[in-house]
Amino acid sequence: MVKMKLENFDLAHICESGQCFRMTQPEANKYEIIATDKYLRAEQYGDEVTFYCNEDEFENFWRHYFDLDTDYKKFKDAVDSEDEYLNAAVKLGSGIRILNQDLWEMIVSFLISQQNNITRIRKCINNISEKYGEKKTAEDGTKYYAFPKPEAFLGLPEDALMECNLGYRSKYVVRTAKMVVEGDISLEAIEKMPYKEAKEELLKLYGVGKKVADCICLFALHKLEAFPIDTHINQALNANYPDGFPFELYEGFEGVIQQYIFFYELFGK
DNA sequence: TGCCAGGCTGATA
DNA sequence: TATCAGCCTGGC
Repeated sequence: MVKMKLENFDLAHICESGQCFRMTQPEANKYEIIATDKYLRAEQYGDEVTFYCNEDEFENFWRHYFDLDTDYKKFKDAVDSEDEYLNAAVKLGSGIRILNQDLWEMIVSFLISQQNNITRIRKCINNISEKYGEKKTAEDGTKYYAFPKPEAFLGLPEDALMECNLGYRSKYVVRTAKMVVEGDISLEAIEKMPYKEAKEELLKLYGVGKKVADCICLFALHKLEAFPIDTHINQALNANYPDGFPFELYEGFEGVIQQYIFFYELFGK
């Protein structure tokens, strides 16, 4: 068990921010997170956070996963004091972090996310994990399913994942898995690329467009300069920044600002 | 019942 | 290069 005080860290906000579809809040202040093949329980009361894992696992995996070594105060302080909308967004979404998630898991998750809602995205991901992921048992005895590896989808008919309620997105996942396994695209290489190069490479994947590529860059590759523009963000920018959003003020961490805006659009009204 | 949800592909001009 | 229909499906 690892217990610590954390500033600018809020598991509830991270859970609701929609960047991680396998994080749930079964009851107040308690959370469960599955990332690739790992399982974690956590609790948060104010700034007191408890991670139910050993010190080694925390230091070697979860510290990085939750992006605990990044100073988010610096990002919040940089917000233009005269920008009322953005200040309100940052205030509401305080404690959001950009997680360091697995590249393959994010590719599939955001392929599934298109024209979809968060509740259904979670269900789809649970369905494919239960059907194609490895069954695991956590130290506390909890049974869970690891996120399926690309090899698990190899050889499937393109509509096979319709059974898991993916709908027309089934072929995107099956074909992308094939590209990855057969080496048409290298995830290891993408992990080493700068933002623009990585995005360009991701756009080669079937079903990955600009928005999905930016989400993958932000939530898996931690390219904080990626600024995914979806319908919510588009509406927010049009409504609040008719003369254009001042990207130049937030160079290098546009994606963090995007998350505050996204969260505010979903929960601030 | 009909519409829409964190877009993308492929056809068409 | 830009525009646009069509796409699975659950929830409201």
